[in-house]
Amino acid sequence: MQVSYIQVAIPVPMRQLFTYIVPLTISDDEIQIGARVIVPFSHREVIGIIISTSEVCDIDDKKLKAIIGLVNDNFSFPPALLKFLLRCADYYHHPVGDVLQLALPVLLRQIEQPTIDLATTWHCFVLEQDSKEKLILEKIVKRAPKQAELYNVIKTHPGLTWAEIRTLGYTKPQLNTLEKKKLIEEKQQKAETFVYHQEALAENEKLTLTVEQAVIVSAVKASFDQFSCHLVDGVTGSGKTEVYLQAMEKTLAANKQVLVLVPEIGLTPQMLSRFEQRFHLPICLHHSGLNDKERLQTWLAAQRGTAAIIIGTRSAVFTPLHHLGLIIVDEEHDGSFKQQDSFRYHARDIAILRAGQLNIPIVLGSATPSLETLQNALSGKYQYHQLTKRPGQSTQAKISLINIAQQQMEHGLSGTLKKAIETTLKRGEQALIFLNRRGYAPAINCQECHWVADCQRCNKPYTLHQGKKLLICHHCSSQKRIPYQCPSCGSVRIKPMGQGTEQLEERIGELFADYSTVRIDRDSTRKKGELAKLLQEVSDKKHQLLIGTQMLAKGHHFPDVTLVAVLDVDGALFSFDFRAAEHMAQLLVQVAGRAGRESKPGKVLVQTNFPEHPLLQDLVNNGYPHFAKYALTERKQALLPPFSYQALFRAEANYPSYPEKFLSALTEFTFDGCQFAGPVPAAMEKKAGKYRYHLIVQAKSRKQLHLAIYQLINAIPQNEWQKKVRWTVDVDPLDLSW
DNA sequence: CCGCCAAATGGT
DNA sequence: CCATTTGGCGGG
Repeated sequence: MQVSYIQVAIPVPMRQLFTYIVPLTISDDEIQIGARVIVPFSHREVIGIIISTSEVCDIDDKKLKAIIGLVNDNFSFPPALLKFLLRCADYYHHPVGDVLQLALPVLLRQIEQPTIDLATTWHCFVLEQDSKEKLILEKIVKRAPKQAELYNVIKTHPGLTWAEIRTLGYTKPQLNTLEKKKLIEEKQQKAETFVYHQEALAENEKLTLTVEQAVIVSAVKASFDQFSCHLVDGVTGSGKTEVYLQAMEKTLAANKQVLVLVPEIGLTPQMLSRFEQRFHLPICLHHSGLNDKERLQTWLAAQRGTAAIIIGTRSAVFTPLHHLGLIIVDEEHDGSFKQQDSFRYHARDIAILRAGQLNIPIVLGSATPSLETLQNALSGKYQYHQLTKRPGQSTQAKISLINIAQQQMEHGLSGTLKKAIETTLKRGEQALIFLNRRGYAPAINCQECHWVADCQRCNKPYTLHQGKKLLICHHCSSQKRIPYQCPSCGSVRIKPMGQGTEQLEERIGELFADYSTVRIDRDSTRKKGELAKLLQEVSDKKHQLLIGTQMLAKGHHFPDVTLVAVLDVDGALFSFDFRAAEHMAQLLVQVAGRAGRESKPGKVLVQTNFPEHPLLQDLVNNGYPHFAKYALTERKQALLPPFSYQALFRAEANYPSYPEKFLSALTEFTFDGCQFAGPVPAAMEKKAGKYRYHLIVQAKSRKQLHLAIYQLINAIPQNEWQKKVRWTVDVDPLDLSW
């Protein structure tokens, strides 16, 4: 029988599919589930995805339109990926069309189809004799060491694309020069499935595993054709990457692909270079640093099976993979895995879901596992592997507290800390000072009448940026000139209140005038390449004092920094966000891992008014694993996640009463095993001119939570305030404060 | 999300 | 009074 109707997901934020008529000119077998189709949709043509087909339809035929055409390029969603994406849309209660749209490369979302040319890759010329190659190489090695280095990279790993070479830190001129010297050539990538071969594994690069490491590797290999989730819990330097690399061997040898997720783009180069040294197989990248064409090429290489390994950030979890055999999520605790707008998925969580659907193993790695993951590991849901020993001699920097309650403070520094910095500098070592507040001062006020310059759109103080001579709202980015006079009483005594990194840099510069200070935050590294430049200067020891925000906590290692100072952690101890302490602990441990080296162990000094706080004490005396278990008992008592499940309904409007009433109406319902908290104004009640309210639904089980969300969303069309507000649901919300 | 239409605003 | 902005609504 002829298929006459198809249900299509349209790229709009709507929770429904649309039915179209298939014209008789198109036969049954041309209609593929997951394929792209061009359809008319309210005054325009869009690309939709075929979700299902049917022979009957209860919608009035006059309302229906016919499809315009199918996109016949074989780049549709493979069935397994489509199934995964539909599950994700369902889990997060997010509109399907929006989810599918997000998983499709930009170039495939457009009506005008891109010319699909394969990526070009770089290879070495095969020279007749080794001697000739040596001769040329010797010449360039002295004058252009970078070129020689690049040549060797291409030689050991033929088939790199420009995107990968760029990520590894080489430039276009370096590549072009090698080509001009006829040492390398550009070739068209082959659209063939990769095949494992004898030279694929660089045996000589392999490190000897400790017993602990070997146990993990064999556990992952043992479950290589069935679902299993492994947590690798090990401090910095305990050799997690080596575990990943060896656990991958069996998968790759079976010609199956490996997907590696990292929290942010900055961590891809080091991952890529490690993987590229070990495996002489095609590796593709997927992150926000690629352009549309490069992303499409990665997508295709993954889908066709050309790529053996995909390394990418959050959204890489959606790449189609021809024959996926293993997923690795590095730094699984990192909040960057959770998308914080529109489709609020958590890449780690859905990676586990994907592994489950495909019946393959997944490995989560972290030195500071999230409490959710840790609980699953402790309860035996995941296989829990701890790496307690470090292969080398290195020791972790020790964290100590400085009680600042009774101390005289000088520009935010206690006397104890000041002395510690002096000693460090005198030894010729570097010190790193963390202050998580950009700008010169977090507010300005009038000394006479105490008026504070507030952003009218957010009702929060403006941050003073002295360098730019501007007041900037850190919540909505609005800017304002610095007033000369108080608009309230006319006084000219307007002064900054509190301290940000910009001011700290100034003060530290005065306090330690004999040493060079550098500030690294979003403001000082706005320009492209500026971060890399400043980091290079630090490693060249041009600066002895580093001042920075959270930005410095991830990825970068500073071997000559032996002192890390954290100026203010107290906010996290009494935060309204129940995860604040967990995040603080993860940050401190992460920071401790950044400093020092084998011969020069580092230390971390933390300033606090509450040195007796049990969580801080536990972290400092007993380390993260103990802290985490203690924090888990607290969560259990309070019935907070992971011992309950949450969803957050957010609503915003131009007036506070609308979102409040809208959410209140939702609380009229009751659901088994669920309770509501709220509605309450968001921690930032007014942001960018909108009033925002929150309603938390908390349930004893996942199943009950999803049933409640489902029914609440179904009831929204009848909600009388529905049209007045913009609302969203966030399943498993991470940040309840905004 | 996008574009339509109708109602509201507002300046002359 | 008409031109322009604003807000609600439908889309197969």
